Amino acid sequence: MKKCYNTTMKEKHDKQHLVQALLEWYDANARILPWRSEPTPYRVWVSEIMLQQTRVEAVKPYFERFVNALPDVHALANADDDELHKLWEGLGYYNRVKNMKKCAQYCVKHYAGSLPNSYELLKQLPGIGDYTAGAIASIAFHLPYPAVDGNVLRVFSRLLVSEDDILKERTKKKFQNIIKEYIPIERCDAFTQALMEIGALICVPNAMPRCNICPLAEDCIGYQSHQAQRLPIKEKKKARRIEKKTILVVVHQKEVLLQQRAEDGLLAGLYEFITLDGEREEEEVMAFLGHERIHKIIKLRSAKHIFSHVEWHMQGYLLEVKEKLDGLWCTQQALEQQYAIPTAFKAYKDALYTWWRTQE
DNA sequence: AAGGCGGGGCT
DNA sequence: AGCCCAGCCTT
Repeated sequence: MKKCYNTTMKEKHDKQHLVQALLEWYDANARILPWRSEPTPYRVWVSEIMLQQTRVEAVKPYFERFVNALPDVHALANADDDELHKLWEGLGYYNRVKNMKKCAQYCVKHYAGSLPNSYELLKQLPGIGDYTAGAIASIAFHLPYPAVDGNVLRVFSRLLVSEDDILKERTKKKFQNIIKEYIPIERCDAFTQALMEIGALICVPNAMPRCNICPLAEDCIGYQSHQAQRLPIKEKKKARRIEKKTILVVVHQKEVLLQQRAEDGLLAGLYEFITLDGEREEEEVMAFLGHERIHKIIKLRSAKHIFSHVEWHMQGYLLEVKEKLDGLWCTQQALEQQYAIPTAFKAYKDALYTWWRTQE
């Protein structure tokens, strides 16, 4: 049976009124966020990269630490890769920070260490797509470009009752063109942020939209026709695959054996404990390292880590070896200050610390 | 057009 | 257990 969403055609939607209501609400309700206090191009850029697919609350502590350690484009361009990974450790999508360094080096070479004051030029930089170029252009440079992220797609799907799949590229282009017509030239920075703020605080995902306190309800066709809640339209994502891994925490006195991951692919360039594909038995693990080298082996608890597209089911072993085999041996201090370990290994990092404590 | 790429918080 | 987040890049 097909549900009918026909409306009485008397819903109201007035661009000027909507924008005015949005900006008034934003002026009174905008959260105080670190990158809003001093919206220089560099700080806006750093914040926007960090905020890609990442919640505001997760970004806050990383942002402060990052801009303190690397206060400008030149500092970032000259930063060491291990230092960058350490500053990004736990934030995810590590390719973002690698692209930022490339970007910084390019800006030093071609733009005298500044970000370009142009949407088109911004978009040519690595890691800056339609959304981020629009966000930097509007927020940092006060240029009238739309910044269409997940929040904005959701808000406008509901405002206009759009049945388009918001995951489609075509839908994003369509909304970019629509939203251009709403941008108040003199306040394009506030407009960009206000739309996302409404999306984050009022027109929320994963829950009932708070239409009762929404300043846009008067101009929201979705609200007026009681369809806000069922929108936006999104195709379902495919299921994740499962990969089994065996994690070897190899220790000798107060040091642990690490290895660096490949420069491409998942968690590229970060450090990890010795990781084997598949689920390995204790006997197999001992043979891998050489029985004669092993002083002690302890089976650790199994652990699971969920990435976007894959799920790791891990079994860990702690192995105390009689002497150091070849490889990157690392003290607790180096582990904390130098080498970035992805969160996936947290359970085994915890086990390592427990082991070290028992050795004191 | 589709899939790779983190991690966490919410329902 | 799934959904989604101030998305972008490669294939």
